[in-house]
Amino acid sequence: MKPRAPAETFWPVAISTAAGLSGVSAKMVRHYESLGLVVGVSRTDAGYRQYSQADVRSLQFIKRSRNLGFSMAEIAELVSLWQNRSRASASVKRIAQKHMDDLSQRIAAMQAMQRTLASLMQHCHGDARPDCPILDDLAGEIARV
Amino acid sequence: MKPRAPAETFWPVAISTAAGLSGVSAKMVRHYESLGLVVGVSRTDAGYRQYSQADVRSLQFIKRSRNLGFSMAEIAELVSLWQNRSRASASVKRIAQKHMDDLSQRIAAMQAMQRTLASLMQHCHGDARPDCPILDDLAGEIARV
DNA sequence: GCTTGACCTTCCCACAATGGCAAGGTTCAA
DNA sequence: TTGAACCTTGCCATTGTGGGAAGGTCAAGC
Repeated sequence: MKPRAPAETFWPVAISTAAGLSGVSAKMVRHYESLGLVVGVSRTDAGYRQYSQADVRSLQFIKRSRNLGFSMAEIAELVSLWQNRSRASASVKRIAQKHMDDLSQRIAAMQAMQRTLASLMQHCHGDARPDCPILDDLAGEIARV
Repeated sequence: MKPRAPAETFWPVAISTAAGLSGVSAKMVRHYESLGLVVGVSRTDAGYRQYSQADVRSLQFIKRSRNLGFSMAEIAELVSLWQNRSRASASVKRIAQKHMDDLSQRIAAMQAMQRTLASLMQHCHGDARPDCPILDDLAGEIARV
């Protein structure tokens, strides 16, 4: 987030400015457009993309959603709901809840890995000697201590 | 893990049997070989891979390592240490510790997402009405409650 | 012996999200 | 006019896994 917005910004802006204002790389800005997450971006006669304030807000929306870990598919849904004034907030909440559950599951899986790793590491001397309970366990040698 | 080992297994075995015994798909067995994680697998005259018990144990080692979340690069190191009788257990422990730290970091990031999501969801009615604090927040409207 | 089905081989493509690079066009200021 | 800085599209790489095609092999049944 280096390129802070100047005191006054003249609209529309080029892709690098839109990228700077949204915290999304120019590369990703184009990618999101190719995914249909940002539509209707206008072009100059030379084919340069021109971003309106609304476009930049869309990019910021995507950026914040990414920061919360939503997948591109989920963000596509969220953007769609965002732009649909007759949405039901339940639809949004359902997506958020599913993502929460997903995070819980992934966190639990990683914590289980950590527990196993911790108990293995506990018994490993971690010195110059070759014998290592971690390797023994990975090798399936059920040499329980 | 459907294909349990029959009471007696005749060695060497074909790839699908090695896959079944290790819990790795045949596809991945070939992939691991291409990565150099499993070396020296013999072939029949017709070019079919033949897996010895030691080969299958290597695959099981990789599988268990994957289950603990190690990356392929880390597994390559672990396999190398496993097969090096003059290794120092400290080398193994260092890799495990690095992975633990990595997991901690990823878990913390996901938990932070969960916290934010939870606070947003708390204020969302989740009914048929369109107003939704989740979308408001993603849109950058700092409508704090 | 021949067919059939199950297996094996290699090779290419796809995913998600991101970065990098290359070849070429545009803009603007010196 | 030239050069820097920007823009364009397009391709490749990543990580780990799966899918599928095109073709070879093998064993069992007839």
